[in-house]
Amino acid sequence: MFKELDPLLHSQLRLAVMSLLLGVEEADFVYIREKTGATAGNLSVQLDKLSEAGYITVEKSFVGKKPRTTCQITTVGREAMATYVEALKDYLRL
Amino acid sequence: MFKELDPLLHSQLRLAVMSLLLGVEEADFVYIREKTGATAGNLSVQLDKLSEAGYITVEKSFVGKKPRTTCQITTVGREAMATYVEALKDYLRL
DNA sequence: GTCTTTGGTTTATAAAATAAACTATTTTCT
DNA sequence: AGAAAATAGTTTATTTTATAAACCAAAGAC
Repeated sequence: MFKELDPLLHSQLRLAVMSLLLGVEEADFVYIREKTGATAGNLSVQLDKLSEAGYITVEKSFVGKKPRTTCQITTVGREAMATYVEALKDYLRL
Repeated sequence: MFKELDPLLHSQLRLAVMSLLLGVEEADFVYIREKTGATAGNLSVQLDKLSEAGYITVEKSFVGKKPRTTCQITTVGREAMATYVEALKDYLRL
């Protein structure tokens, strides 16, 4: 009746991150933090989780000596989102 | 950009319960447990939370000496669901 | 009569989310 | 120049949550 909701995606902040990344080629840490309103600590943790699951790639570079973290959604991530959205529809009666 | 997702509804089991109750006049504990696949313990806890929030009413009666727990969604619950669904759409790009 | 099933609740544990504290560099202000 | 604050994060600790395990009472099966 009700399908499992991917627990990695069923989280407000991680879902917001994935949603953002779906719409852009890539996004950096600061941009994501601003758009989601998350604290840096929370965001850092959640990005790690998405990255470990292979849903996003996280690249850490330096601009001069300032760190710069850029994220991109992966194909696996896109697929996971699509599956999640389909599953959710049952719950929302859409 | 991203609205808050009611944490009470943003939970797989509670969302399934609310979704079920949206579609029926009322439902009892056993029916909900079967449809959601939840364990009795988990369901008991989550029904209490929904009830304390005023999203559902829970009536405990006896049929002979067998307990019977029936649940109904409230107007507040319906409204909360509607708000939640609207908020989610931003995340899902629906 | 005791063993299992039904219909739950309560309590304990595991997993999450979040916040607070910290590091390193850079910029600003006086 | 030196102190203070801001930037860009990470790590660790705390709080919440979800879930499972243990338990209780009554009824039905053997």
